[in-house]
Amino acid sequence: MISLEQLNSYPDRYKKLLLRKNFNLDLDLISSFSKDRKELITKSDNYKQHRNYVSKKIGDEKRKPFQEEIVEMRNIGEKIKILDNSLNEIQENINNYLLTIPNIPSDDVPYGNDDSQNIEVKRFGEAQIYKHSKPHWEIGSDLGIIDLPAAAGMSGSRFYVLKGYGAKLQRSISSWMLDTHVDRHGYIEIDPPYLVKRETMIGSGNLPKFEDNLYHDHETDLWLIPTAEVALNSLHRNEIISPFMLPLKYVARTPSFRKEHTAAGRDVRGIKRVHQFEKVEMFRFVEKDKDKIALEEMLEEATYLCKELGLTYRIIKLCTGDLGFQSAETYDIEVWAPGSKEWLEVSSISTCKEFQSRRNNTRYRPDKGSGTEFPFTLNGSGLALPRIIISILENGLEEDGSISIPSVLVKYTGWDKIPKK
RNA sequence: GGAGAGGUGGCUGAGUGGUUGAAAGCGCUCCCCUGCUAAGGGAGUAAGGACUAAAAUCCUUCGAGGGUUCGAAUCCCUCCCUCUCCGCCA
Repeated sequence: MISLEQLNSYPDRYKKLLLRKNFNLDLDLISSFSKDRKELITKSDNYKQHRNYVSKKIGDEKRKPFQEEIVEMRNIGEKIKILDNSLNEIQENINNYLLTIPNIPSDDVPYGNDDSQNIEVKRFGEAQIYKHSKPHWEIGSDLGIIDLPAAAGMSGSRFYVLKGYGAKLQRSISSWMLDTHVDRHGYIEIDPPYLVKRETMIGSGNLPKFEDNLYHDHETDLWLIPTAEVALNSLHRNEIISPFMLPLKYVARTPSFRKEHTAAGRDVRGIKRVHQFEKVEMFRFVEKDKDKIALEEMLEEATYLCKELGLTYRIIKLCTGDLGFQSAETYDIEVWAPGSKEWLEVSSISTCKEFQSRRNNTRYRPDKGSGTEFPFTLNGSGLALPRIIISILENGLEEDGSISIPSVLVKYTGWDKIPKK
């Protein structure tokens, strides 16, 4: 969320910056809201001051109120109630509008309208296709490790069942990733709830704008997380983090639940785009303006995993028009899948600056005795499991039909090959 | 799901209608004193908001939301959460 104060101080600047993200800021709306809000506050506060004064006087003088005081105070009470009701309404309107405004892009994000203007900043390895390459849905079915028909039977399309070597592979990969983030990168492992409250979804920026993509239980108003980012972001909701505690680095492995309505008909085969998938997510709270280095570090941490797995990958810097709602700057990491013959996004690493902490009312105290600031938050997948599985299967496919498993995983799987059936 | 207890400032913990935004203790900050051993004294120490150049000042907030009252942390209602016991259950 962008602060109303900032918006009022630099309206034209925000208008311009938000246009880059294809958002047309309604400045008239904001200024009229702000004006009404201030007027109501001033009026209401004046009445309250008077009421407090009279009440206190009665108390100080240890007497019963005079009849005319009672009449006057009742009258004022009514006025205050009316003013406060209007104020609440305005406040809610302002807030509702502010919640729909996307984060503004960082200065060094390339300008562009859509994903065609994203920039590939780095490529590692070569995108090759072999004669024996096959898409993962064929491999998975041949080896009996991915059972799509069974998943469709019990849950419908866009679900997957992993069996035997497949299930163990997924479990091994997430364990390895978690261990790496904890041991090599210094993250604290978190195992959060997968169902969260509405406020939590608002805090991360998933609500109110992206309700369409979320699973929701109406009875309890609980929402299934579309990523662990949502939960990790709320770890310090309504809290003032003590001095010298930052940076805080969290990592969690959770399922991610997404309706994928907007992708209807796309990527329906296999396990590339599904309603429920495993993901390891990194999340950091850092001091104000200290997100730059953190972002680069997280990019390194995620690509390290790709490298260790022996995968070909490329790093994409998103242009302004393709940035996510809450993001100020984003790198995507895509791995090559020779059987599907495409690049698969396995990670998206973003700084949200103070956008989320403001929504969540998460603050920190930079120093003992100093005022509060909003920390900057960053999130990044590290990494999304199904697409990593796809890439491992399609890259590891041998001519004889077996799969070679990256050596870093053997400690977890207990085997270095998925044998041909 | 049933019965009971409770939710107060960074923490502990007072406070059942009127100088209580909140005693006291701890912690923390600054100052003073003292050179001898985790000593003493003093001052300060909530977050938001309105106004302001800044300050002063004012408003709000004692789990959340309503209500009663001239006036509520204190009374009433609803909800949420925590703890104990019972029931049920992985």
